[in-house]
Formats: sequence, structure tokens, C-alpha cells
Amino acid sequence: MNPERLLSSLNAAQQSAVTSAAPQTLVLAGAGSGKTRVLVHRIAWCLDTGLAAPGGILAVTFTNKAAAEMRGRIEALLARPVGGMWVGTFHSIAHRLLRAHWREAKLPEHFQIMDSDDQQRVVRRAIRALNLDEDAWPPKEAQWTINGWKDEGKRPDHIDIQGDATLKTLVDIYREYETAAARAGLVDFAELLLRAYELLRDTPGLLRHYQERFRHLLVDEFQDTNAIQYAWLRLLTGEQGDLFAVGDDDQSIYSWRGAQVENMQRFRKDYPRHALVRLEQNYRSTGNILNAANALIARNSSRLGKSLWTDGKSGELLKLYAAYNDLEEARFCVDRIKSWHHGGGRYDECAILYRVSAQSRVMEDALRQADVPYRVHGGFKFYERAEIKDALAYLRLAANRADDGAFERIVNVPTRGVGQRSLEDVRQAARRENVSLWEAAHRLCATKELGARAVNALKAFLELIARLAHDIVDQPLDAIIDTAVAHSGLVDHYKKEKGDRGLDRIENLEELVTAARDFTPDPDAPEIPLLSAFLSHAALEAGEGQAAADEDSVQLMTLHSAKGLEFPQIYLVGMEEGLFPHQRSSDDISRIEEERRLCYVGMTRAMQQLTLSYAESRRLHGSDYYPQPSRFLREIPREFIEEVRLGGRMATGAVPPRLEEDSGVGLKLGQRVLHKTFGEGVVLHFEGRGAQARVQVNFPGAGTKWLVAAYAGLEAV
DNA sequence: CGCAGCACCTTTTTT
DNA sequence: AGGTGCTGCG
Repeated sequence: MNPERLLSSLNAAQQSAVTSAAPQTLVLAGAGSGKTRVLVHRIAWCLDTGLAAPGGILAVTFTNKAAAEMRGRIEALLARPVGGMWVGTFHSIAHRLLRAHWREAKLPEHFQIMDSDDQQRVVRRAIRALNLDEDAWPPKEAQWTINGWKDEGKRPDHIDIQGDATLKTLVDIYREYETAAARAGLVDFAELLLRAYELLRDTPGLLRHYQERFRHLLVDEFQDTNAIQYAWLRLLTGEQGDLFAVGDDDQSIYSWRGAQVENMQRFRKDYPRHALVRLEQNYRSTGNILNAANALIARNSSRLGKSLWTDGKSGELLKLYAAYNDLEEARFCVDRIKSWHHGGGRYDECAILYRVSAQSRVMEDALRQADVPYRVHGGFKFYERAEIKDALAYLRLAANRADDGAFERIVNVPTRGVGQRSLEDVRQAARRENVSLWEAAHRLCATKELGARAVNALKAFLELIARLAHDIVDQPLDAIIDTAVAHSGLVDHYKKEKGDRGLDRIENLEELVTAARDFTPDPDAPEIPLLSAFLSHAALEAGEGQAAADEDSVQLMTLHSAKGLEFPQIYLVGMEEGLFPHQRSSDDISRIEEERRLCYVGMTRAMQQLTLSYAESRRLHGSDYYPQPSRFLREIPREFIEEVRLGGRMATGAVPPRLEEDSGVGLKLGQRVLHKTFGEGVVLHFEGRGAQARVQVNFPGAGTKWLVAAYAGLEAV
């Protein structure tokens, strides 16, 4: 395709982004503004104008799905496969670098990747090894903290504990964890990124090589990058590189896992010669949906600023439904979806979005009862299933005897008489002699420290793995998996499970063999042994939960997993205080703002019709709640909303009174105020007006309080 | 050593 | 409500 034709299908803003000649370009791409299109066209532009060869391009995304889509669309646009280009997730690209340069990265050649499950086990073991109480030091929280540090690029030595005993212990756990992971040759997700960063930083020759090779770096969902990803991009861009970042600060919804929207401002500072392009024309939603979403997001402070517009129709009003309870809310959605379907619409044009996955159950029940096909997104992934991980653990151990994670996982699965007692002895021996569990088990078998029964059981296990390792040499991948499943005795083990669960698991194991047969390793990285490549693939790309159903079905997912998707019909359910915004985000204004962005993301998924609903009572965790309608409903101007009623039942005041800008009390959301008893705090929320107006304030010293504005005597700070 | 019953907790999720 | 992890018994 010639360069002019490439541009003809783009609007002016898109064109200026695609053809940007600035050394770096930041594209503020609003929802539905053709973000992926711009990325893909930018790559094609670089190739077609001779600016870059395929080998000079590195395009990074966050999910495998996005990477696959980008690659597919580039190839479709260019009408040919493009070899040599690196398109992948941050993690897969980091993995690739580490495999290629394992020596410089100070990793064992056959290191394996652990997923968060595996990681949690190793953290737990580290806590136990330090003789700490697991109740006082929950592994999950320690894991969270460690990953947070890694996301910020911090090694144990970098952390200033400032004499804080809690912090010191956590750093000790971190250090112990690192030692254990290194001994086992295991690398966690955060480690992939950090290690790849350090690799480039500390190996000037390599850095120069990659800087010269990848002159064109492109990043998708830039607002989701964390500190280490940003540092890595900066390093690789160097002085000469062309960095093309696309993002939307209004869609930043992942700060809780380390994403830093600040990276967008940082980009602007760090690259003073950059070009900034705003994509504000929306090709997805009707005018009403867009205006409603714009009004909502305008409530957030510290935005880069952007306002979406469309030259399409204003369309229908947003629908708001006040349900009696959660069951009725579900029935309402199902009814509307059915009438959409009767009117000739497709089920898969409808999506039900909710804040927490627990909400899906009621929806599923209602859909099933009405015989409407549906599909739930997210949830359990194929390679995360216990039986798959069990089977793979046999292979991991066969491939790498030092893999303590795998050892722990399967030493007694299926049960073979190696109990907690013997296992604890093995662990202690391993720690004492600073060797792997495998090695320690071997040594223990040779001594008289264990009972005869335990020794026999342990020996049987060791021999099993040794035999497996021997049998799989030079076998094709699917035969390897087959052999592992056969040797392990997992099939008989699952057969004993009651119900259909066991049968499901056995089917999944068969599925695993099929997956292995169909597995094609990355042609650009032939140096990685096949089994190793497959195991990494299993960790990095956990696969979809349910096989992509061809059947026309209603789509159910959380708001988070809806990002990047679009549907003609969107049902945004559970619009209630405590649920959305979520309770856990309610006493921090910046987290409320993230919830608001999440709402914005949800609303902007809708193409034609957006239906919002809340329930006046909801059953949650086994008991009933009577929540208030979400503040977000009040933040959407009424002129865009229309109330909907079903079957003549009168819902009183489905549309909550609009939230006044300052509730007549002279205060704004997010404002700092002073109270004579509680001290300084931040305004979170309002209710009512005039003499009845109440203000919710979070006081760092005293917690979150509702105060009657007229009596509270709040002073603006 | 293995299983059954009981206490506990519960946001969002990708890699 | 429902799933996970730990204690007590066979």
C-alpha cells in the first residue's frame, strides 16, 4: 500500500499522529477514537515510508489478546506476514530478552516462570523458613508488598526500613523469597520485568545493540504502565529512539496493581521535544451516551483534559432502572435482552457489566432460567486449573530438579504417602544444607532420619520423576505430556473425586495433550527447547476460561475486563454506593476517582444503548443490604437519563436528585477542610441540600465521617 | 496419613 | 452463599 492511501481512511488528528515526525509522540486517545487503528497505521506508515524495517519495530501491549489483535491487524493492513517485528506483551518481550541473554541476566539457562499461585507458595515457604507466624504475616499480603516493590524497581537493599520493625520483617521475607526463587530457578511475573530492565541497564553493549535495533517503539495503553515498565521503555528509547505512546488517562483503572498514570506527565517532562496529539472524535457511541460520560468524568480533578465528540446522532436517552432487589434487576436485564433479540438483535451485541464478579451469579441464574445463552468472561483460565498445573509440575520437575515449587505441588499428588511430617523434614534439610527440595529428599533417603515408610514413599516419587525424565527424551511434545499424565497417576487420582469434577479434570488433561500437539513455538526464538517454551507459554498465556463460544450469547464481565471492548447494548448493573463505588475505595478521593474512571470506561463501551440499574436491596455475602443509589447516577445530568419501569410497578424517584456542585455549603469534592475536633480532612461526598445537607469527610486522624454541613463548622483549607 | 467438619473471609486482574 | 484452610478423629 502506498503511504497516501494508508492515510485516506483517517481523520485529521489520526493522520497527524500516524505521520508524526517528532522524536517522541504521545497520543491521548479517548474511548472509541480509533486507538488501535492509529497504532497499526503508524507501524504501516513507518514501514511503507521506509522509515523502519520490520526488525526495527517493537510494539508492546499489556495482554496477549491485544498483542495478537495488533499483529493480526498489521498483517491484514499490509496484506502480508511481517517477520522480524517484535509485537508482544511487556512480559513476553522481557521473557524473550532473558532467554536470549540468560547469562548476562544472571539466570540459570532453564529458568521457569511462576504464576502468582506458584509465587504465593514460595512466599509462604519463605515466611515459614523465617519462623514467622503466618497469621501475623499473611503470605498474600507479603506477596503483594514484594510485587509492589518489584514494580517500583526496588530490590531488598533499596528499601529504607527507617527503623520500622514491620517493614524490616517484610524486607526479610522479600530477601528470603528471592533466595528461594533463585535456588529453584524460578522467576515471577514482576521479576521478568525488573530483571529485563536490569539486564539492559547493566549490560551497556546489549543496551546499545537493542537501542540501535529498535528505533521504533510503540506502546499501547500507556496509562497502565508501572514504574519499571516506564524505566525500561526510557532505557530502550535512549537518545535516538522514536517512542510512540498511546493512552488515555481517563481510562486508568489499574493503579491498584502498580500502574502509574503519572507516567503520562512524566513522558511530557522527560521528552521535551515530543508531539502531543489528542484523538477526541468518537466513532462508537451516540451523542447522549458520550455527553453523559463526559459530564461524569469531568468531576475528576487532575486530568490531562479531553472531551469526546461525535458527528453521529444523539440517539436514545440512557435508561435507568430502580430494581426492587438484585434478582429483579437480573430479570429486568434478561427481559430487555430478550426483547432486543425478538426485535432481530443478536445476543452477543449485549453485555452485562458489573463491579465485582460475585454479581455474575444472579445474572447467570436469570439467563439460564430464561434459556438465554451467555458467556462469562474472566475467571478461571485453562492453564490455571489445578489439574493442568499438576500435570505440568511433573514436567517442570523433570526438566529442572531444582524447581521447588513443582516439587511441593506434586510430591504427594496423587497421595503416595508423603505427608506433612516427612515433607517438613525435607524442607528443613533443604534449608539447612542450602539445596533444592529434590536434592534434600535424596540425601534424606540415604540417612536414617526418616521412617522406613516415609523413605519408601519418597523414593518412589524420586524414581517416578527420574523415569519420567528418561522417558521423555527426544519425544514430541504431546507424547511428553501424555507420558507425564500416564506416569503421574493423576487420572486415577481424579477419578476418585466425587461428582463430575473429576471427569472434567480428566477431559482437561486430554485437552492439554491436544494443546501440546498444536503448540507452535515462536519461530523467531528457535534457541529455546520445546518443552521449556511450552511451559513458559503456559505461564505467560494462561488462555481463556471458556472456549470461545461460537454460539450467539450474552456477554457477562466485570467493568475491568470490559476495557477495550464495545457493544451495541450495555447494561451497567449494581449502581449502588458501597458496591460501585466500592466500599473499599470509599475513603480516599483518588480511589473514588478511579472508580469514576471505571464507570466512565463502562459507559463508553456502549454504542447504541446504555442501561443503568441499581437495586433497593441486595443479597451479598449471605445477608441483605439496603444500599443508596450510586453517586455516579447523580453525577450524570438528568437530561440524558430516562427512567424505565417494568410491569406498572411504581418505583419512587428512580433518578436520584442531582448532586449539586457545592450542595450549597461552599465546599467541593476533594477539597481539604478543617474540623475543630477531627482536624484536617478531605471532602468525599455530599447528600441533600440546604439545611439538610450532609458532607462526608475523610479525616486521616479520625476516619470517615458524615457531618451535617450546617453544624459541622468546616473551614476550607 | 487421610478425610471430614468447622471457622474464616470476601474488589477489581494480567502477566 | 460459597470456597478455602486448619483441627480433630479414624
